[in-house]
Amino acid sequence: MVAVTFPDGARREYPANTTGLDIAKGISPSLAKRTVAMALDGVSMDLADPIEQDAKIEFLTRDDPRALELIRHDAAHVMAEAVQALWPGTQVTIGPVIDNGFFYDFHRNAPFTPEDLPVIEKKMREIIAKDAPFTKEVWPREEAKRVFKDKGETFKVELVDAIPPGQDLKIYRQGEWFDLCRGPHMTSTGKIGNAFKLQKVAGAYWRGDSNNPMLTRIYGTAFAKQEELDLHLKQIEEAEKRDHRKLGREMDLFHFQEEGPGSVFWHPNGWTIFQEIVAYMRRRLKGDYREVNAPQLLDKSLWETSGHWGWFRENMFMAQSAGDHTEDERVFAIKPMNCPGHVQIFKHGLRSYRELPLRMAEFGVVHRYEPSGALHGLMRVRAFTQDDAHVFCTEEQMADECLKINDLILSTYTDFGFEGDLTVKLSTRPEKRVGSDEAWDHAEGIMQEVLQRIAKSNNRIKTAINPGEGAFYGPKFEYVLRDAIGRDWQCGTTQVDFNLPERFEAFYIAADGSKKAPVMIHRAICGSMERFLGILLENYAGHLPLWLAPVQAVVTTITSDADDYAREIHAACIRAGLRAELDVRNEKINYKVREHSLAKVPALLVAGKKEAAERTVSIRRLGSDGQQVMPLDAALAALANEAVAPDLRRVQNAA
RNA sequence: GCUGCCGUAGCUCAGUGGUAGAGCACUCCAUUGGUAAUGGAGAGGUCGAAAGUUCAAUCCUUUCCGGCAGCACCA
Repeated sequence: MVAVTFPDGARREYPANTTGLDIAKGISPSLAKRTVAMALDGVSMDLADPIEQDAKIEFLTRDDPRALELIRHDAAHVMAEAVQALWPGTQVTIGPVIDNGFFYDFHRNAPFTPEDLPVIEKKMREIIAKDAPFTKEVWPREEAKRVFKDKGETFKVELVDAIPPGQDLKIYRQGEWFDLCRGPHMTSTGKIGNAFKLQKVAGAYWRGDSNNPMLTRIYGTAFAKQEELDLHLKQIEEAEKRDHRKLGREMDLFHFQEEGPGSVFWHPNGWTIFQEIVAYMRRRLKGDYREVNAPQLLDKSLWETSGHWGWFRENMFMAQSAGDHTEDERVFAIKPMNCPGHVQIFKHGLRSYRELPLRMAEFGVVHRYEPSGALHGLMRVRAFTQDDAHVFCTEEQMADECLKINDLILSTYTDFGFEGDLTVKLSTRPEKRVGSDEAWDHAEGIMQEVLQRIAKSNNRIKTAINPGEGAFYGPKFEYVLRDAIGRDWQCGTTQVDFNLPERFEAFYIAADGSKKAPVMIHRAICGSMERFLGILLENYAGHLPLWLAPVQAVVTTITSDADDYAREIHAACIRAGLRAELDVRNEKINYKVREHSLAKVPALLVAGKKEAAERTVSIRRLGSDGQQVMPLDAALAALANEAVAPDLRRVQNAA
């Protein structure tokens, strides 16, 4: 006998191997009918699974949040059946549930096209309508291999081989069709419902390895209810609307063109935002950091010493004299990182322990040859500006420096309006690395301790470990912020480096007169300024806070009678330190409002005859329909106050 | 880099084996209007590049360049 505890706390005994379905039926046929799966002690299972030991049971309906995964997984199976029915000879591989849906990878000579998707969807609806039960069988390993081999499913044979010995090989059937799968599944295909959609086709490497053949992947999503699916599709649309590449065009911020793949042409508006961010960072560095600038082009030998030529070469640009008749054959690399340059500055002259920690910052432009397929607007470029810094310190100072950096990173994100969850991930030693295991043990140990202190210091912070994701020269923290629509972005990083100073034989004179290698901490807050700007744009959907907006106000007129007054307002805006433009074009006010609204100008200062007579201004704020008439002086004072950067406001408030 | 799709005016996109079209933007003219598109006229393109097939290529083929989605990568 097994004892089963129900959600209401009731406990009943059943003969061993009674199934969940038996129990549900025993309670009521309607319960059995609407139950799609069960959870035993919180673990989702097939409803038809026998209950082998005492457990808490829950019957999952379609509406249970835990059933969503099952709906999607079942949909993936049905999609695979549909595809094989439509295109016999297509091999199936794997089809897992992912964050917002599911996919299934197929092997087929001709890839799928988007036009195939509605056809597959139609077939899926037919299969779902048949409502065939999902049934599970456990097959002997050899039989499974033979069956799949006979069917020509060579990828499945590989999957069977990959299942650790001793584990059951489960086969799920739905009508005629079956698939190797670890389950669980719902009771029948009809439970999937019709709130699903196939979204896109894409290539994907077999087992995620770029050495393997490429399969065709079909992505889809499914929900319990049509309204949920509609909402989800709507959200995707919304996210597309705030695509920074689109906003960049609309707001006239930047552009890309063929001759400079992955390199940004910054327009005046975009560069204004960029410089505003840099100015903010500079203010935050004041007092602690010294800003430097290291060469863009350095001899290859320096990169050999640093290890980049060995480890990073694929991502580096090389440069030589372009002259036809030059005898100078020297090979230079365009810097992909600032650190070797900073070590040279550290090394110039004798350093004393008294100078440590020595914090060296640079808004350095680095170039990296990123794979063409990785390029993506401002988010992934080949030339970008890092808000980079290197802290040279003693080992004893290291933990404190990491914490100090942590404070700077957190407050910076808050100032830029990222107030949601933050994750700090510790990335540990990668396979390709320099330095001894002892050095790595040591560095990771310290980082681990710091991570715990960071976690305790602030309840916004979640922590995680990324095994094997560290830099080739040392472990690192990665700071991941969450934007307004819930997407995570890795921006800041703190990396501990015991290697580079040693490679360059950098040292300082310690208190006892001996030479010691400093510890080097690499640190970035925004990471890439270009990317950070892109993230900001998407976070705010282009509606930047006033202090970041490239054009903070446009002064415009109802009729040309007010032109002179508008000029006066504009001049007053400039005096008040606002980035303001004047628009006295002979256009209707509707037209001008529309145009500046589309350009995401935060404040529109409108002057007509009435305003000119009363020395007021009609203010229309981006995103609101109405307007407010205010005395000019008061309006400008309010705007100027709003435009104060958050860090400067802190200073003001403290005074 | 890989797979698929795409590349026509500044932007968004039609279109055809016989060297091109719309809307918006731009220029000019008229219009002086109260908060998301005033009307008219004009100008604007080696149809991504090169080679090939063809009497003829923007259209078909190949290669290259660039973009998009996903995968891989993000040291």
